[in-house]
Amino acid sequence: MARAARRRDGHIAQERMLEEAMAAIAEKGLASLTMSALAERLGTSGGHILYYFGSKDLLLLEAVRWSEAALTAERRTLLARRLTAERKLALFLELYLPRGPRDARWMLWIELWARTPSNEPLHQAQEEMDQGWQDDLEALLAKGVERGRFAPMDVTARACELLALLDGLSTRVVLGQRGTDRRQALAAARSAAERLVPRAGS
Amino acid sequence: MARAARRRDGHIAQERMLEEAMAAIAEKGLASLTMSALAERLGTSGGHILYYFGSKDLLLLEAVRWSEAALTAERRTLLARRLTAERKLALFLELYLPRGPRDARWMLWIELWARTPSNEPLHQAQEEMDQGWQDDLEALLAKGVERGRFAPMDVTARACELLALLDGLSTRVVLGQRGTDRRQALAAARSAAERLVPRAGS
Amino acid sequence: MARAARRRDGHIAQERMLEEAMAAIAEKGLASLTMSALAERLGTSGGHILYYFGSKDLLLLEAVRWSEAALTAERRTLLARRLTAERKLALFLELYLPRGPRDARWMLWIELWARTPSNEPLHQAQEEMDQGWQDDLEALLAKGVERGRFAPMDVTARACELLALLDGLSTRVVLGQRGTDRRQALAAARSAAERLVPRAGS
Amino acid sequence: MARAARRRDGHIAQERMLEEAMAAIAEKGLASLTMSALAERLGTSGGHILYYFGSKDLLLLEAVRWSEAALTAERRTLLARRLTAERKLALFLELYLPRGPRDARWMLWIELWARTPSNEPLHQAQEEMDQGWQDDLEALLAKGVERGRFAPMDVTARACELLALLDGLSTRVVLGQRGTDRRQALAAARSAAERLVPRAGS
DNA sequence: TATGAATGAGTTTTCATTCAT
DNA sequence: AATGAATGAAAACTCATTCAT
Repeated sequence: MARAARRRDGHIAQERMLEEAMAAIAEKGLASLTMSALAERLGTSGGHILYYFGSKDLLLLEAVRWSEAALTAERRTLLARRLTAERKLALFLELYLPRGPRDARWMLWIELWARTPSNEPLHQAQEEMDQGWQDDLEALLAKGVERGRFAPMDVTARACELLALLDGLSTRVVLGQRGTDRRQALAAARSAAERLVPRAGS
Repeated sequence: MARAARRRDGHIAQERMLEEAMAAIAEKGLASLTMSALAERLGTSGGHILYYFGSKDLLLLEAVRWSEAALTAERRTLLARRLTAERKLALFLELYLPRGPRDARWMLWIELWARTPSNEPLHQAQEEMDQGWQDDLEALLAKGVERGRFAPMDVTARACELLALLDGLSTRVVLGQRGTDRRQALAAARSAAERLVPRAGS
Repeated sequence: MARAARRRDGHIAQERMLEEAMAAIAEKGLASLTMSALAERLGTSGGHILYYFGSKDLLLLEAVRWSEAALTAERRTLLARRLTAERKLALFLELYLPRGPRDARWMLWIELWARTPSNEPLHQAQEEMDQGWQDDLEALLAKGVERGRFAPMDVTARACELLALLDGLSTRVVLGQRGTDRRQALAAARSAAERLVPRAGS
Repeated sequence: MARAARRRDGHIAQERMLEEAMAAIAEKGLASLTMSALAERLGTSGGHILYYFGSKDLLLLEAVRWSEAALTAERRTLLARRLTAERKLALFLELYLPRGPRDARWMLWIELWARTPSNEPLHQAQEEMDQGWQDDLEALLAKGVERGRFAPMDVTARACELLALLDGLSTRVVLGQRGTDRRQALAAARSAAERLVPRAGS
């Protein structure tokens, strides 16, 4: 029991670390996320974080996975809901786009893009997560076609285009470019989605 | 005269530095671009580079501007050519997308995205350059509409969508994601462009 | 009773720890002997080892003593045997020299030499053990003289010289220098011993 | 000129570093020779030492070579002198043995023995230096035989035995064992040398 | 202009040790 | 008796930047 409790504490601690790491990255960027700065935020020691994660790289990798895990669950829930394909697609867009400027998940992603070419495990993780979004979007579109909501299409190509568009819009929102905020990005995404994925019979 | 010559040499040297910096970033990433490594590539001393650029941040900023300048010129030339709007748009897409994986210009951009939030001058520069592409694409589209090649549209919105899409595709190509290469990205860009920017009368 | 049993277990455990510590040092050197690495080898926790030994230094000290204890016993046995002095001396040489390259006992000694100047307890222990060898060798030689096997000599000086020679040869064997192996070292030791400790009447 | 001067300064600095490193090792042992401690002794920064030597390991290696270089020169000089072989051998012993307890060169050697098994460049260096002493001692003995000063012998074997003996005695002197000081060690070395390397006709 | 020696703050990482359970 | 989470003080090493020449 005591053991389990401690273990659980450990897990809680681990999650708190990831959470705080994400917050710190969102606030100041990955470059200035030092182990000791993070330790201070957590009221613990740098050694302790390494004790859990082994290295900074591994901590990063865990943070990415953890940050994506919650969203993956939401995405799965969304796909399972009884909604029209159009509605699902709209919700998908909302789910994908950042909540606002400096959205922690997206800040992390952007930092990661820069590290991906020289960090194979990271690259791997990224591919997997990307594939998850791609697969689910394809499934969503395919079902829409099947149900006669969308006109027949090359779902793989359309999904790829849509996701690329969403990535581009997300970057803008997160980096606060040209005042593109979430609302505008969402509008752009919807408008583009309607053109890229036309409804059946339109 | 000797002084002027040296000045000119200086300029040449400065450009060589930027060129070499870009190449180094493309090869190994910004993280491993150290002043002394760059100095060695150039056969000079770290102190000398700083002598010209003042700081690493400023060197970076110059590299970005320099990398973009050539392309801006090409873009202007393209816009001035006597071509149909459709053709121009197609060439615009080709110009925007990376030449291939690890394209130096794009590697730099991606590294920069991560630094933009904490580096105001960089942010500024980025906005300006983005605006350049946006303005020119809007002009291209507007002319196409005016000439009756494209159906009437909200050019600002369409340009924004197209550029976001291109950014997303570029990221994929540069980072070698899911085996998206330039050819595939170009195809995707064209296909999406046709949907986002329909021809007149279609 | 249960307590006593556990005590005994404790002792057994303690010995296993020392044994494993020696093995680890022989394999990878003292520098890479970390408490947790040792703990893992033993299937226990780092805290537990410290619980027994108090500190790493003390563990080391115990390891040295333990490693020497067995040999001391063998040495005593050897001295007590009914053999000619020449034979005893030959066996003494065999006992002293390392079994082969990376001989655990000798690896430990060599590592310790480097720590001896800054670690008084260690220094003390070393002196005692050295004295043990010196005393017994002196006794062996004295008896040989007494029995008329060896020519009269300054036993202290000869013992000192012999032990110094053996130390030097041992170092070579353990560190694998110039391909000096146990067999060669033994031959050298014997040849030198015959010169340093001439037989009576020769 | 300025350049040469600076270079020369650099060299001086480098040598001062090695000298100070040796002194520090002699005083407190290699274990407590930290880069920053050494930097403080030198009134410079840790970064600067690394700037010269690249890494702590390399600094160590340089220190060893530097420490041995002076002695090698002395040894060569000795061999070239017009002296009887007996006299040369006596001087050889004096040269080899440590000047006193905590003799810097020997402290370094002893520390190195412990690091040699896991540090190939160090091992290499050690073998070379050992070979130097062995070769020269063999030459010395061979010449003594040739000149009829020493009785015929297996010079390689005798040299090896003598050097092993000297190593063992040196360890004792440096570590201050059983109060063996340089004088006593020298006496022991001489006495053993006479037995191991008998004069011709004796 | 150009150099490169010198700096030193800052980084990750390691590890013996403590202590609540 | 035993655990292992937590600590935190080092450690080696990096690198942009400065500055005398």
